[in-house]
Formats: sequence, structure tokens, C-alpha cells
Amino acid sequence: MPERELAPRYDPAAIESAIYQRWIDADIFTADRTSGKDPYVIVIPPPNVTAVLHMGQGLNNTLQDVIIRFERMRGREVLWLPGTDHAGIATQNVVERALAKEGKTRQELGREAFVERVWKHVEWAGGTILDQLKAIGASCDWSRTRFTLDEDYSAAVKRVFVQLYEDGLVYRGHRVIHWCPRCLTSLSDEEAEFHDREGRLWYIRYPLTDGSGQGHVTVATTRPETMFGDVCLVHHPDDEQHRAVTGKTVHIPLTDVGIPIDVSSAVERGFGTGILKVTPAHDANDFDIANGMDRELDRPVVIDEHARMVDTDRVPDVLRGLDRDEARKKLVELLKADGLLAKEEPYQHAVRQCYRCGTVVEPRLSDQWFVDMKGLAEPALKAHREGRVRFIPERWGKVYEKWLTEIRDWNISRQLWWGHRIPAWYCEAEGCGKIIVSEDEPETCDCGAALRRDEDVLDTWFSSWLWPFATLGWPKETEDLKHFYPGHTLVTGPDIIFFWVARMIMGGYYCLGERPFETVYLNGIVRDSLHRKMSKSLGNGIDPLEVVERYGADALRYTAVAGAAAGADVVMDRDDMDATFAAGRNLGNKLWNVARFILSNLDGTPPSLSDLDTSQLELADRWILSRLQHATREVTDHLDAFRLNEAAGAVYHFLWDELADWYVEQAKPRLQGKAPGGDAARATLIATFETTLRLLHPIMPFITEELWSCMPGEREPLLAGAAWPVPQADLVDVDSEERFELVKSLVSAIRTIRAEYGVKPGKGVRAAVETASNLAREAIEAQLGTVERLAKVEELTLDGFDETVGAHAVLPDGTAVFVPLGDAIDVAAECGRLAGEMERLGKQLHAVTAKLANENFTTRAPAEVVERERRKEQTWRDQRDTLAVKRRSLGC
RNA sequence: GGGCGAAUAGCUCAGCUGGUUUAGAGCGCCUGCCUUACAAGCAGGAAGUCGGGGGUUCGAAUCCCUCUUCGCCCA
Repeated sequence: MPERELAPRYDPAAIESAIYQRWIDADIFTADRTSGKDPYVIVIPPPNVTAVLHMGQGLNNTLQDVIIRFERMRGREVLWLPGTDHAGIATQNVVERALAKEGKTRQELGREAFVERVWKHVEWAGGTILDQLKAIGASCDWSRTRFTLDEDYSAAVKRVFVQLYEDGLVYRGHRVIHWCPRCLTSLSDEEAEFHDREGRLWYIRYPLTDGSGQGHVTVATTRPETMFGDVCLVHHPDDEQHRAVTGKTVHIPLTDVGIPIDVSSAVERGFGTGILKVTPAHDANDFDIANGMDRELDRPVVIDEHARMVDTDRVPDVLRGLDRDEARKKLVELLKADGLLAKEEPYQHAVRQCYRCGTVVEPRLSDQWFVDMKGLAEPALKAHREGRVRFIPERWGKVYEKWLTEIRDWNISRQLWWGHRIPAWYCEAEGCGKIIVSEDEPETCDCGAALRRDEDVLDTWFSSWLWPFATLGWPKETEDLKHFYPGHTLVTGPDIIFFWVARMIMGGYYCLGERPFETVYLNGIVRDSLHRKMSKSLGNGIDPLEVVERYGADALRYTAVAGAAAGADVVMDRDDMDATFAAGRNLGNKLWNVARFILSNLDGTPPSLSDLDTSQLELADRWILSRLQHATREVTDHLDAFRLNEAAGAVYHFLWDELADWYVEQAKPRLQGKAPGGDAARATLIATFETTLRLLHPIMPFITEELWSCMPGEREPLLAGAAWPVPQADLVDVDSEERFELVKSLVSAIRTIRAEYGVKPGKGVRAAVETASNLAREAIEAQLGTVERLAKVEELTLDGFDETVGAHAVLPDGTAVFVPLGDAIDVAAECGRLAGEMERLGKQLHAVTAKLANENFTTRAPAEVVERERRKEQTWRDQRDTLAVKRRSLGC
């Protein structure tokens, strides 16, 4: 093993890329079907190829990698399958914006050239994303990288479309859908997000056509410009107030179009005037109402695909061609001028907006392909109810269930150019009307006529929902599919439970009759210091690569993991990056320096722990080895239960507070040259440090791998492929733990006294200890040197001094400490200090005594709890009594 | 309108099924230290009526109800 001089400060940039290359060269990340090991599979939430990775993905992928590396070390045959998503509408938007900067539009370019242009962008963005994943240490199986527009993947998309069609679950429907007039495509319900808006409610008078020119009916609407598409007015059948006008006819204001007044139980009686205008082509509810009525009604279209008023007789001249917002303004003026506006009031309501560009969605009547979801949802619901799919945190299960229970049909057509073209062909022959849905391109219609392929593409999510198995080769029965499906864990954000998670589960059951994964771990959102979601538009994002450059991937990872408690949001402050990443960076540096210390204190190749006779181990060695078993157990349990932050905290505290702060300090003298106990200290140090590297590796892979390669002795060549530690029962030593804790508390007590009395750091003191038990006496006798060194004590005695003037302390077990400080002592101050201590103990004692006096407590609480309280009472009483004696000796 | 979540130290957050918690951590703050692994460090310290109110319980930061504030989702 190479022994190298390590730099005094850890410099991640100097090692990270070389380490990653070492993993790649060793082919550690490639899943092997033939290993005979139990598989463990995670498919990556494929990042959109719109742009480079953001911090949210930094967090998400770190969490996946921690789980993956943990399971890999545990001996599972791990597959973390990476890839990217073509992200139809989002990517098309990005490229269109780039074109716009050049003064071009996609229409000018034409479909073919445009798609070519998108591919160029995808090559760049896709490659960059994968490189960024590598930069944060993601241990994906790159040999299985997939893209949702790969040929095989596209075949899977076609297959499922055709299969659903043949099962009658995909159908073509004519109805009102959400339309984005900017993206010029339809959207699913999920893609048209509600946002509260400060709108207005206009009360408009529709004149009755009874010839009198007097009467009118008033209708309240938030969208007056749609009134030219009205086909009738309705009120509730039980609405007495409006019964008189039922059956009459009104004019649509500003036109001579007459429409009837009818009834419908769909009217919400409390809203507006109780009369509803029905505009079937421009409102989904109205469309349903119109369909539900006895009379035959037209569905006139008055707003076009660009959200402009159409050029038809129904629309007044002055409004034709106007954008819907301008038209609305103008229309309101016209209504006012004609006295047809009864009133206008502010009205806050939720308006649907395009989730990709924020444009207000325009309901639009059109032909689209839909998926009938009810049947698909059933097995997905059942899987959750029967525990075959679980969510962490659990509460998201409720969200999942609610959506699946109220599921509606899914509009999957998109009027885009970038995506999977819908495999449907229409016969061109007049009157034939045949639709052919097929995986292979048909040449002609059965009737012999030419065919025209559907221009549209499929919703991106219609390909994403196949991700857990299309990436493994489905519909082909590949070896990968047989071996790695179903998978195990999905790590993603709760914002795509509907878009993606639920649909994947449905897809898994529909295509393969089996869940795609068993655990869905939902991570939080990365926010800035003002708790705003990081986003490009706000410009408050942190670039993960910048963090990697400044603090290293490990610091980024530690911060992400430690901050992500069970799906909690993670706050990262861009204005104080140093503070945000301090804990991770500092921990890396600490680890680095412990390694430096160990390496600089080697004496040839030290013996391994197993070569040593256990009698050579001293108290501190047995203590740290026992604590290590405890830490191993803890970290393992936390990771196993997806409490990644707890696991991070557990290694942190073991490494820093136990190994570095106490064991290393305790062992120092034994490491000098040929000092006695050196072998035991070195063997213990190396064994402990080596295991700590293993425990920390999933969270901080780079630095641990680097240090692993520096450690002497025989072990697995790469830590990434090394075994996860198992707690060793024979090293658990509760007695030694208790003894060494006593030594620690004695050192701390003397240090506190020194600090309180301002004893100069270099100056030694004397100290006397009256132990409370044989165990304490043995422990302190065994570690006299340690106490003297760590607390700067020149003379430590267990026999007491003659002096009475000094500082006193009492350890948790009742052991008393006396530090004679002579003139340095202000007796009055010391008396006050001890009195304060006694008061604190007195309060605690009072509480616990009252508790024990309560018969309800002693009879009802579990015996061990009562016993524990009894011991507390005893300990505190002893401590207080000891302090009382000390006070008397000082003459307080 | 319905649902979910959050409120704990100056800041960011832990606290898993009520009792090893005398409420913790990191950052920040105060005091003293360049003790040759680490000043990205070491030693010591200050700092919280666990959002308000009520309840259940022998016992509540933890369970229930209610109110306030904030955030998210659904319609």
C-alpha cells in the first residue's frame, strides 16, 4: 500500500475526478446478472434534457446514491439505472426560445429541421447532465443509460399505446381540454395548474327577446369574452325566482344571436345571480351541461388556438382578431356604454395555467387521444392498501390514494413536434373514417385508400410511466427484465406523485402485472434562506457544480443528507455558502486530519487487531471498539430505515466526538516511538478508522475512498466495493464504556474548573479525587496518565489533600473532585458556584422525589422506568450531599 | 370550499412507537488557547415559558381538541 504525505488541508478538487475514474475502471457500478447476489434496483428519475442539473436534483441523486452505495456494500447486486427524459413540451420550449433569439420560429424551420435542432440541444444537455451526476459521485450503471426517445424505448411506448387501444383503454374523444395558447398544445389536468388570481366578476345583462326591449336576465361571469359562444342560459330547476323566464329567449349582448333559457341541476345556486351562461366550446363544465340537456345545441367556437377572437358572425366586428385579454377589456367598455353591465366586482379565483410556461390555459374543444384510467388505477390502489407499495413519509400515501380514487381520463395527445409520434393513421377516403392504430406503419387502409398519420405526439409522461421496465428492455423478455424487475426503491419529489409515481405503478401492473418498486421515498424541496423554492426564474438557485468546485462533492452530499430529515425541505443559503456547507466541509477536513495523524504515527506495518492478544488492549481501546460497534449498529439501522440524516449524524458524532476528541487524544503517548501499548493503539486506531471509512462511504464517497487507499494493511482494493461492517458482539464491552465515560467526565470536570478560574492553559494543577465506587477507582487508576495529560494535572491523587481551599465538582456517579487552587480561589465565588449546582440538583431531586412519592406512578409505570427514576434520585442525592460537604469544608 | 404539513436556542433544523432528555446538533455568539492531525481546529461558556389555550395520562416537545401564523396540494 502506498504511504503518502497528505496535505494539511483536504482539497477535494485535487482528488475527486481521479477517484471517480478509479471506480469506472474497476467497473464497480455495472450490475452483473450472473453474480448470484440478491438484486437491488433503483431507476433514476430521469432528468429533463432541458438544461443542466439543479440543486434539487443534486439532493435527489445524492439520496439515491447513499442508498445504492449502502446496499452495494451490504452485498446486494445493485443496479442504479440512469438516463434522461426527452421532456416534450419543456424541451420544445427551450429550443423555441433559443430560436426566437435568432429571430426564427419553428414554423419557419419546418418540423424536420426543428426536430433535428432539438436533437442537437439534447446531445449537449443530456451529456452535461450525466457528467454532473458523475461530479457529485453518482454510482450509476452507465452501461445501461437510457433516453426516453431511444429506439427500443420508443418501441415500448408504441406497444403500450397499441395494447391499450386494443383493450379499449385508449380512445379518441371530442371534448373540451386544457389548451396552452402559447405552447399551442393541449395539456392534461395535471399540467394545467391552479393558481389564485385577482380577477373580476362581471354581471352582464342579456336582453329578453320579448320585443319589449325592457326586460333582461343578469348573468355573472369571470370570462365575458366567451359569451359569444353561449348557447343557452340555465338556472337550477328548483330556483323559483327565475322560473318566470324559463323557456324565454335572450339576445347575447351586442349581437342578435338569440339563445334560450333552460334549467339544469348542475347550476351552483349560490353563485352569482343563479343564472349560468353555457358555453360548450369554451368550458368543460358547460360542455357537459350542454351534453346533458334534452335539446340539441351547437358548440360554437369563438376563440381560436392563439386565444384570439375568431372571425365569425357571432363575434362583433370590433372584437374579431383581438387577443382574449384585449377583447375582454374592449367588450367590458362596450357593455358599459350600452348599459348592459349591471355591476363589476373584484373576485379572487383559481385559474389554470400551463405548468411549463405559465400562460393561462384556454379551454378548447378538440379531438384528442385519452386513456381510460379507472381500471388501471385499481391495482395501483390495491397495491398501496395491501402494503406492496409504501411511501416514506407515509402521509403521501393519502395524497396518492385520493388522486387514484378520483382519477379522470388522461389526455395524452400533444400538438408538439418533439416526442413520440402517435401511432395512429386516418383513412383519407371520404366516408371511410377508419382509424388504424398499429406498431408498424400500415401502407394503405383496408379500403385501399391512402392513410394520413396523426400529427400529434404523446404526453411525455406517457413514456415516463414505462421507465422502470422499458429501460430494462420491455416488451422484449430480456434477461435484464427478468432479473431486475420488479425494482425496490424510488426516490423522487412529492410534486410528481401524480405525474409520474402513480402512473408508473399503474403501468407496472398493466404491462407486467407487478409493482415497479416497493418503497417510494419522497425527498423534500431545496429552498433558499427565505424558504422559497429554488428556481431559474427567481435566480435564487445554487449550481451544484459550483458547490463541488468550492467545497467538494462530499460536502455537498453531507449537507444534503444531513439536512434531509424524512422528506423535509432542505434550506441552502446562497448568500452564505460557507455556512451552508460548513458541516460537511469541516467533517471532511476532520476525517482527513485523523488520517494524517494515523499515517504519521505508523511504525512499519502495524499488527491487525485480530493478531493481538486481547489482554494487550487497554481501557480506552476497549471503549472505542465498543463504541464503534454501537455506531455501526446505529448507522446501519438508520440507513436501513431510510433515516439518512440520522445515519449522517451518527457517523459524524462517532468520528468527531469519540474517535477524534477522545480516543486519538488518549492514544497519543502510546504512539510515540516504541512506547508501551503502541501496537494495541495502532491496531485499534486503524481498525476503528477503517470501519469509520466504511460507515461514512455512502455519504462521502470521495474522501473515504482516497483515505482508504492510503491505509496500510490488507483489505478490499476499493472501498466502493468493500463490505459493509457488521457489529461484532465480542467487541461490545459495556463495562469498559462505563469506566471510560467516568474518566472523560473527570477530565471535563477539571477542565471546567480550570476555565472558570482562568488557570493559564500551560499551567498544571493538582487534583484529588474521592471515588464513589470501586469501579470508578479502578478506572481512574488505570487512566491516571490520561487524566493528567488531558486535564493538565501535575499531581492526581486518590488520597486527598490537606488543603481545604479549592474548587469542587462532583461527577454524575457521585465521585468528588477537588482542585486546590490556593490564592486563585475566591472562596465566596466558589461557595456561590457550588450553591448554584446544589440548587439545580435540588430542583431535579424535588421533581423526581415527588414523582416517586406518587403511588400512581410507582404502581402504573413500567418497573424499569420506576427503577430508573429511583437511581436518578439516589445519584442526585449523593451528588448534592457531596457538594454540601464540600461547602462546609470551604466554610461557606 | 376540502386536505396535508410546519411552528423547538440569534439562524437552519433534529428529537423515530409518550418515560435514559436534567430538551439536542450544526452555524453564529462570548472567554481562553497557533497544546507540531486539523484555527475548516482545541478547551470552556451563554442562550429555549418546545406558537397560544384547553384536554387525555401517574407522566406530554411527543397523543387529542381548539385558536393564531406560515407553506403546500386538490377543487
